[in-house]
Amino acid sequence: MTARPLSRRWYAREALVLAPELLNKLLVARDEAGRRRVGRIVEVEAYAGATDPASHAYRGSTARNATMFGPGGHLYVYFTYGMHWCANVVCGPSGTAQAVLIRALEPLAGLDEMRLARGQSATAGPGPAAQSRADRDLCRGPARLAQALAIVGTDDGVDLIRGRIRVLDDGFAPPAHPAQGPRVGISVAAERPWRFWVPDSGWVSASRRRVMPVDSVVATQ
DNA sequence: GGTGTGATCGTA
DNA sequence: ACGATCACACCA
Repeated sequence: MTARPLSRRWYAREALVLAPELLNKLLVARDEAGRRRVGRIVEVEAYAGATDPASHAYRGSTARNATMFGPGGHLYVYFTYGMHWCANVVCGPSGTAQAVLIRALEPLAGLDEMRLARGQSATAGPGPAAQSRADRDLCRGPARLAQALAIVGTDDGVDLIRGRIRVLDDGFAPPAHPAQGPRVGISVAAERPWRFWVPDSGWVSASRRRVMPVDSVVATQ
């Protein structure tokens, strides 16, 4: 089956609906050499916009988050901790500033380019046995996958249907029962179980594969 | 496997 | 002042 982009309408749905639907879709970036770096989305987080204190859009539109307030199907890229870029899929009706943070990919193509972009591990020992970064560490984490796909600030606002970076559907269905748990690294609304991942995926950090107790999930939904 | 800490700078 | 984080050191 050939991989095809998704429609603008597909992206116009609520972040909480779209987030699990993005699981198992492909994230594809074309690099300067015309090579494609491809990963399958295995972990995401939903950010609901004005009603979500953890969202960058919670306090309204600014120069930084302007892309979130535009139409769905575009990439919102932000800079954090003074050194990292992270990538989100903007979704929902235009103006609602909803987004889904891409947290991890299973790398499928362009792994050599990804490794080069990520750099050698500082712990790789010297000599012929010096190992380059493990496949597992290429795209596990939002800043790592952005670096692997060379996603930076100039990619903010890119159209995911036609742009340098695209989300494609290759017919691989989302998991029927996605795993669900709390979002990572936030200090407010931390109880909302709005992180979704492919159950048992080895491409998601083991410590993040713990599911939230069912009653607490139900209670906050 | 887990925890703790420093890096580093744009944003509000 | 504080991040939608990461790499590394150290402990188990």
